[in-house]
Amino acid sequence: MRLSHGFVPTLKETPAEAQIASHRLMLRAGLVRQTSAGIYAWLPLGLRVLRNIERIVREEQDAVGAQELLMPTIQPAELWKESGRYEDYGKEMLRIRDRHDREMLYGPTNEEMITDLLRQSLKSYRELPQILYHIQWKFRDEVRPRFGVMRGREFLMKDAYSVDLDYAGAVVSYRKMMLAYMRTFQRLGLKAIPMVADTGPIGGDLSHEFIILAPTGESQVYYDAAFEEIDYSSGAISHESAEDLQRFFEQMTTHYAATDEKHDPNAWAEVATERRREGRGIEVGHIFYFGTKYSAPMGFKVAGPDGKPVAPEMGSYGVGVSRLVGAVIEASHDADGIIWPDSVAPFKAALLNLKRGDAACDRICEEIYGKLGGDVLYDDREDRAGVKFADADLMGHPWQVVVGPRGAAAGKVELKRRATGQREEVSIEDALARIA
RNA sequence: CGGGGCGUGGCGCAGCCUGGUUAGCGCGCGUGUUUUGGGUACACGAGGCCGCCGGUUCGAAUCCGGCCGCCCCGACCA
Repeated sequence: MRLSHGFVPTLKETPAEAQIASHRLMLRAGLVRQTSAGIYAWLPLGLRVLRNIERIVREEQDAVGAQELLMPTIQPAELWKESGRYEDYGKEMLRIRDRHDREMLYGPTNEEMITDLLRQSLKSYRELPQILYHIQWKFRDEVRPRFGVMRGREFLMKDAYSVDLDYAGAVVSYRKMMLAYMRTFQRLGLKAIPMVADTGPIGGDLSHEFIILAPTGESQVYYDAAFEEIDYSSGAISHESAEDLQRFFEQMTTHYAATDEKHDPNAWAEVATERRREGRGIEVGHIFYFGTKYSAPMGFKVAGPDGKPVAPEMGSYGVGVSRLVGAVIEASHDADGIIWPDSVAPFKAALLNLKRGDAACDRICEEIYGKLGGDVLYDDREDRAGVKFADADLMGHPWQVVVGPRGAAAGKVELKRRATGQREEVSIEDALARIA
């Protein structure tokens, strides 16, 4: 993208409404614009980041055998009346009537809908297990949206639903999702820790919140440093091996980890002092097993091995995709702007032409731009060098290729790594090789 | 949902208390000169029915009433 004709409205000053770093930076770097309280338009740069995160989430879901589908945002109220949640959900649910005065709603989640879809077609235990997911916009009419995209009313969420014949199967599905989540967050450059969450009336121990560490997180968290040594990368654990999954799950759940509301000082005291870690955390995912909470009331049954109908055991698994954009920034920024991890950056590099009109600068920039094309944001604006440096730092591309008349004459460019601030003078070929 | 605050060019703000004729400042934007590796300097210029509706008054950004929007603290949430 050529910045001179790109729609990337950066701001020098911070809009008054933005309180936290990620919100400020998303507005300043031209990623999003608010259109109503808690509702945002994703501008080109922000959308690229959102798509990158979505892609990683999708790849890791697929990797453990989940299947993608896409359910609508608008749902009929009847389904929610069947589960009893139409009344329970309260004002957070955005209720709508169509022209025929039919009661509809903008989905805040999809348990009812997926259950309806599944009950229509799944008739035998032999078709189980199933894990289905979709990445779709949700709406929850929060009383008080805040923190920009981190706590909006409209948000993009990946929600998956597992269906198993029995509890043992549900446990396996649950562990697969936990594995997919850890890999997802790792690829996003985040340190995520699963922390035990409330199971409410369901009971048991199959509910975890995934908390990522960021100085501006909303809750205080405590965990054992042993988490940092667990290897759950692809290859280390097979999602098809129940034994691997069990070993992984035990590793993830035996060490101490809790948010402040579930913090147990006695258990904490048993963690070796040098392994105790504390910090602030942001919830970016939640997985839980809910048994037959929806299958039973909604009449979702399959024939069991003995031919008798059984309500399947289910679970649901959410990742706040749009929230993650903010969360990544919270976890990775400095006074000058965003520092994108390579995996989610809108562009791999910014190409700064410090002197437009200088034959050598123009030629080198065009050559690099021609080779990197869509992966680079070419700052070809007629601005001063300082403006370009500041905007590049603000937008946070992992690399900056600085082409100035000084080096250009000798065929050299300067390569700067945003995360470390390190710069070095290299040849065009080296710069291209390093970035690609 | 309780408590507080704010709506004035694209952004950040002043003016309002103590109504008065061309509504101001910084940034940004346009043109020209200048500068040329970390938001350059100067000049000229464009851009606002002062959130909306109603009221008081000779006169309302300013006073009064209602409405809408947005933000902050708390309770609640992926």
